[in-house]
Amino acid sequence: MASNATLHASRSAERTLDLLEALADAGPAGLTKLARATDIPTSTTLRHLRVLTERRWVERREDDTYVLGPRALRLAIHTETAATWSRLRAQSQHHLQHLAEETGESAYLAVRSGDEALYLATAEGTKTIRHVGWVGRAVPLEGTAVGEALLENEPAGPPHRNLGAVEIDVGAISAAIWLGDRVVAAVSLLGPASRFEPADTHDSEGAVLDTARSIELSLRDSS
Amino acid sequence: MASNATLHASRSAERTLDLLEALADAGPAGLTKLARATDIPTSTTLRHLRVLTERRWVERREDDTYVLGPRALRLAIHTETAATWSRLRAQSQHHLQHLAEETGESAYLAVRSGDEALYLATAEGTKTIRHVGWVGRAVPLEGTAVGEALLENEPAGPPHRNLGAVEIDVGAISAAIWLGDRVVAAVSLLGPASRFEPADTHDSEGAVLDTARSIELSLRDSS
DNA sequence: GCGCAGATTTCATCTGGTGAAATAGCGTTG
DNA sequence: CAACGCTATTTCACCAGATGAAATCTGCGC
Repeated sequence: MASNATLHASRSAERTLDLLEALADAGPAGLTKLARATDIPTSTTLRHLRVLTERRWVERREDDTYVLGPRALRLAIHTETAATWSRLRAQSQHHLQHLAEETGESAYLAVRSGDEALYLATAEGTKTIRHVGWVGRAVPLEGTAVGEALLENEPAGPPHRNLGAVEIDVGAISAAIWLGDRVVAAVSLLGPASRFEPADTHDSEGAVLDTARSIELSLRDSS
Repeated sequence: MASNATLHASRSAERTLDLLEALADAGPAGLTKLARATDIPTSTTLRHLRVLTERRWVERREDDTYVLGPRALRLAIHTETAATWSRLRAQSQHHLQHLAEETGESAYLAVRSGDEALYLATAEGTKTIRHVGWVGRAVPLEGTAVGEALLENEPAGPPHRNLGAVEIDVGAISAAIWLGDRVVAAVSLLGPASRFEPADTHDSEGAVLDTARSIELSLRDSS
């Protein structure tokens, strides 16, 4: 965003997209925060947010923060991947729920999208300090636990672990979901790094693997 | 879209949104078709689509048609889980699933948003001819089955029905979900009008009511 | 009261979006 | 194979419309 060599094809349009992306990646935020995040003057930011609000792409809450609105929901149709993804999400939801309840940490489902891992669904953990809000967010494949899981080329390996790869203080345990001879998705357990020290996570690792196996079975049955 | 008296706050930005909306509502399309649909000159349309493509909000296929791309889906997915309604959605999802399986028709959850009813979540029916794609869509409260359900002021009434109110050929059965003394949402069963004649839908009406009751219980327990 | 941190309005400036027209490519028809 | 129709693409002179610095307003804490 900062310095772009690419010639501007359409400034206001790009900035509008910047704002939507900022909201999707960083969650709800107020005017100035958004302005800073996107590097757009506040007055201009306000004008754009007004348009987005009017069209219901974002909503303005009581406390003057902006959230993505109903119109953004409609983007989830008319794509081949959309259908596949929603099937995946539906099938895995309650396995994630189970994993979250068992471990207390937030459980995610991720798929590969280009050269990134994209978090598709979640069941939030039960502890008061827990991981939230990464659904719809993409992280690199290299150097992350999810990434390693998605890039696996042998089934039945151990789970993948990582501490502080994407964001300092975030720990992860991840396992691949195989269907036929390909990895179709990955389960990922996320929480504060302090609770993900190797010594403490033996049970969780088993639970993550079990969840991956269960989802594999669900998928196999339904296709 | 055609003639709008509302003062333009940002032409190119709005047109970019127009294009995304057109793609979301009408599915993949080529340059000229999109240009016509949005009432934008083709050269301008092309320029905008280039920006969107570069940013992976849309993708250009082999045959020169454009589809919504991964970035757009990410936004939708994020919105689905992060929005204000996430608890409601999570709680109702599997009741909707059940209703869809029992009746074969698509089951929706809707909430009131201003003076409209907004479809939030769905479980698709099992028949080949079924209702799809209304998640994120808003319909008027007046004269629709969902609308009547959301405007109810006495619990425990019969379900609401309608044929062809929003779109010709779409039939609906809808029941309110009460929490405390307020209607918080509504279940809506949608399908082809031909399958929604009063004579044939006795069972479905019961199923819709039951689903509404079940969701009420889930919500009550978890709050 | 004062100061601070946001949100909002204003408006002179000029950039960056606009779109008609011309060009190129492609399949089809006589 | 020339002529036609349809779609994608490029160009460029023009000026509507976006821009953002500065001023103002609003609410909150002290």
